[in-house]
Amino acid sequence: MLDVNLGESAMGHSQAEKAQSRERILAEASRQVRREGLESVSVGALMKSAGLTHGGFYGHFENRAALLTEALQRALQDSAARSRGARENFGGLVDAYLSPDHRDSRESGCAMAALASDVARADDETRAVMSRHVEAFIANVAKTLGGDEDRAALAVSALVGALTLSRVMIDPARADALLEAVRKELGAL
Amino acid sequence: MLDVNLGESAMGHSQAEKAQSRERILAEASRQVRREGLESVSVGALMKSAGLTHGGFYGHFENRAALLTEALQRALQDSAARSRGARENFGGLVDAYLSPDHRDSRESGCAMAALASDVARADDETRAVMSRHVEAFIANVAKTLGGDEDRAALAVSALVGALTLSRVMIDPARADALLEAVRKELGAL
DNA sequence: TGTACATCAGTGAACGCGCGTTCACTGATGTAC
DNA sequence: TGTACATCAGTGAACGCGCGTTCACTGATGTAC
Repeated sequence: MLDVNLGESAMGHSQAEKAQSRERILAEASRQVRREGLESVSVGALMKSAGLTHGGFYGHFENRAALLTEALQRALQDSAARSRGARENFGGLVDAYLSPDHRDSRESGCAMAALASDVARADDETRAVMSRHVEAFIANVAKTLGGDEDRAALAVSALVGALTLSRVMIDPARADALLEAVRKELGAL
Repeated sequence: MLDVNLGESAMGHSQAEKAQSRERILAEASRQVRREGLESVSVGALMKSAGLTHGGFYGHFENRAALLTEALQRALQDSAARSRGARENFGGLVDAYLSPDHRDSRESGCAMAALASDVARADDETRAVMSRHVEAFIANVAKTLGGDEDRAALAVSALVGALTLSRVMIDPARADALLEAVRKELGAL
């Protein structure tokens, strides 16, 4: 729930404010899909948390499905930006990706780990969006591994798998141990 | 949609038939959660595909949430049984798990890969159910790797991650290539 | 610069729909005698 | 073994609810003169 203060007037009417509204809706949706899944987003609740009412939604997006595609795209871009700093350094990427901190911040973390199972059963357009990011992630990791694409495929699979499984595990010590084990093994590659 | 032929009488009334009905509901739910996700199951559609009407559901399960917990449990058991044959042989497990055939049969395949993202954001009871299976899977793989638990954690993470990402990828050739790369890398461990 | 007006961002009531759940009922099962 | 009856598996109408979407409306914005 954002508490947006627009001052005297309760409603924004300018074109600049419309762009800001769209941005708020999309940013909130990008976080929500990672926190609770693609299907968890309801138009009414989303607009409310963007400080608007449900009816205005259709001035920004054609329908709910179109919003979800854009939100997934945004979520993937956000999380790709987060790991961009670690591009040169495989060990650093592994340590950051498999940190307890990343595991515990789903809504701002890697959208591939948060949504891979969901997208695996989604429509072709949605799968295509994430496909591009999977390939880009593998290609980037390959660069830090002397161009070894196969090794990069293993590393990315293990990163995504370990983060997701660590989020499943209910015993915090075992969840941490899984991350640490995979960090150690990947670091030794 | 099952087309169950009960012969002359359209409805089963015996205790044995009730047990069979419950079994059909659960088996169908176990497949459906893997095919379309935990949240995809609706009581009405599930009962219809079990050859019954929606009202009878509550004679078998307390409510929808209880059914989902049992369905997840069943799905995990089913898929664990499938990989039981490969327990002694790490290479064989890797080849079977990362086969295009396994990727293309979500509804009868590994429930961890099909539902990890979903369960990561589910309630504690649901996470606890899958947690046990994650730990058991790692322990079983460790046995085939001379007791190396860390290496087993890497292998299981990579298996689950690679299968899920392969299901995301929309280009069949690249999806196959991902599986093959990870098969090769894990086989060399 | 000031005024008159068209535009359009956002509101909120209303819609049809599918959902989970309840319940009075039907009729076969299975048991007591 | 046969009969009378309690049990209970399954049916289907009904419920309240939240959903996505539509639309007539409000009032600030921004532009033509």
